[in-house]
Amino acid sequence: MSAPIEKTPTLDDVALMAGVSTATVSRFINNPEVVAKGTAERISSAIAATGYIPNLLAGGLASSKSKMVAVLIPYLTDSIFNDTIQTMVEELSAAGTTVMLGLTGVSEKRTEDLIRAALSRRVDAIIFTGPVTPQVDAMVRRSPALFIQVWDLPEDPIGMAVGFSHHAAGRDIARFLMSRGYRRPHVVTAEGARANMRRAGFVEEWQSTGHEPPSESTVKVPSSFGHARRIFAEIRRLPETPDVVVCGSDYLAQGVIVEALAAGLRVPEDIAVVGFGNSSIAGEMRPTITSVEVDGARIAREAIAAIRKHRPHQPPAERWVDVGFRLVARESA
Amino acid sequence: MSAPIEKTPTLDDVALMAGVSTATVSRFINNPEVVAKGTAERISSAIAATGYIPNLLAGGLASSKSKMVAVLIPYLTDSIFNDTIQTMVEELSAAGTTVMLGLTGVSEKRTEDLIRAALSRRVDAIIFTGPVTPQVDAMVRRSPALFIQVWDLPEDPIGMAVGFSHHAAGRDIARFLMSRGYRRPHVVTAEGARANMRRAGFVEEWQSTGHEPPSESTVKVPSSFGHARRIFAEIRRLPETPDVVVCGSDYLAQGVIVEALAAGLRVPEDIAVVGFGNSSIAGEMRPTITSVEVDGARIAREAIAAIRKHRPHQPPAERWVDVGFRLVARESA
DNA sequence: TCCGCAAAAGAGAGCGATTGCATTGTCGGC
DNA sequence: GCCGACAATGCAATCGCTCTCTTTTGCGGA
Repeated sequence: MSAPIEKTPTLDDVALMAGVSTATVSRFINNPEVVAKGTAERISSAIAATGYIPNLLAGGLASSKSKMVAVLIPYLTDSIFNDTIQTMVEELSAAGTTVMLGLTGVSEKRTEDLIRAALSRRVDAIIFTGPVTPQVDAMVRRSPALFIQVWDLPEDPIGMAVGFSHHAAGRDIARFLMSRGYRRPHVVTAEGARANMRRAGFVEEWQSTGHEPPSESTVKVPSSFGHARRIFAEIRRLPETPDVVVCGSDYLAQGVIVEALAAGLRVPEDIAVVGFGNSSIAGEMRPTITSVEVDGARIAREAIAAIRKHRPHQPPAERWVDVGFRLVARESA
Repeated sequence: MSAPIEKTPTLDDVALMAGVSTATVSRFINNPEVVAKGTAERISSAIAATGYIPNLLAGGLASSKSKMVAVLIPYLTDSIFNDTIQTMVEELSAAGTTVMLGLTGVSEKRTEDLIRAALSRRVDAIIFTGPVTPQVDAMVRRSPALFIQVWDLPEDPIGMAVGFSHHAAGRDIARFLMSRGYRRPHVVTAEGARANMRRAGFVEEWQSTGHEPPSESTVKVPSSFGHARRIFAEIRRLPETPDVVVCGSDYLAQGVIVEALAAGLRVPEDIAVVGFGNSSIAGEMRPTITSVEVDGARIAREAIAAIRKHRPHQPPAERWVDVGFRLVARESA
């Protein structure tokens, strides 16, 4: 004699027990103030008694809003998007919106599959970081969901963009290093459009002032701690040792510092290091890491605000939100 | 004259265009081999022509399986669960299952809200790390979803557990340090049940062999790099400086090493350090970090395998999967 | 030529909510 | 005492699919 499988209670069960119609229960759940006080209490105790949990699949189908947003990033570990994701998930969950997480890696196929999956779930918005393929473009344009590209400001965003100019960031790093008198930078660039824009900004500015072009290395994304050994080895093999290393993330910068110190060099005296992202470690490392602060949490909040305002199939109120960036000079450069 | 809002195509549209019934299209999508070759082709081009994207809200409602699993962890940054999440998201997405991410922090309320949200979406499974409150217990038991507690092996899991014995891990660390001749360990413990079990395992073993109890510090979760300064300062203030610091994560261990080196100490000669989790940085730090390897990816895969086998409302085939752990001796201790 | 069977396709009843519209109840003003 | 206004609630169609049960089709064997 096994216990009978008790089916999960539905709106009907609650309505029956409270002696009202399902419509009223539905109203109570979505808009409590429109039902009379006494009714509200009966419903609310019926919900407690039955242990009712609304079925958002059904609700979403009927109302054609899913209260769900997709967040698509390349990686989770050593990712400069971490603050953005953390804030995003926290604030959305608090507001009753579910976050669907997708990791695109660097694969276009995976990206497309994830977008399709998101659209299948009829998400209210898609937060995206990465290159937009024509297929993605096509799928996204016909959907009512708001498409938000973050951490970048493309010229012609599909929906809206919340980010900053990577080109300008690269340029400002170059200016900063010049102002500090550095002469031979080494630039480490990860694959990917954003990293390349920073690189371009840096190199253009650097050369425009008559300097020799910097030496360069590349790494696979993400720019993580683990790449530091190889990068540092490459640097040491250079005919002329650079006096500053420009990294694509604070994690990589941290790694380079560790390697330099282990090799007996002083940072920044013998070799300086610049990071990117102003991750929590930047201010805690010894030496503390000079970095470019990007307000990842604000990116998240701006995106969320836009989602709140958004009406299906409508273009967003503003197409670009520039959150800027700020160079934080610390000990490492 | 604004363009008319084209409503997104439905199964009916596809069926009409392909000249078949919606049932057949549905079959084609979920089980392509049961429809005749020619029909399949007509349907498939109708799908392409209309740009049809299935509505999983409707599908899930009808079939009462959502193809969605919830993953609930405390934090994203410096988290020892990162490998588990990464693997989980990658493999599930590849199999067409969506991952809903929730960050519980250390708040019971948030945890409960997230569980409720997950159940609202009728997820097929919930991957959970953290303490189970009575409320959570009650909600989860009545639901058809599989509840999987990971990174731990509770005595009486609600659904199933995939993890290892933290008590044994603490014990083994103690044995290892004794075998290496260390005499005065300092233990840094984070809040939380798992960290405390490791601590207990360590302290019991340590004292059972006649040693003095170790000195201790505590940190807020997560055990991150940023806590290192304070911890190291505390250590230096101790009447007797410890000869080894036992940390709750590799990130914290890394931080302690950085602090020690900055203070002019040698690691491990003057002070040794042990981490936990064998994160990617452990093998890359200078010195490399002695740590406890836990196969986070395997935890993910075991959990996924269980989800595949699971039938709603049925108890899981096995209640515990012990993935074990392995102490990896490196340079730092 | 006809029958039996398996394979393929269709019909239609749900799944559990939301929501526009209709109905009922209450109350104040005249 | 009646009417209009408004608040509270109910009715029932609808959302887009799945899936069981039937019906149709195609084909080989007698």
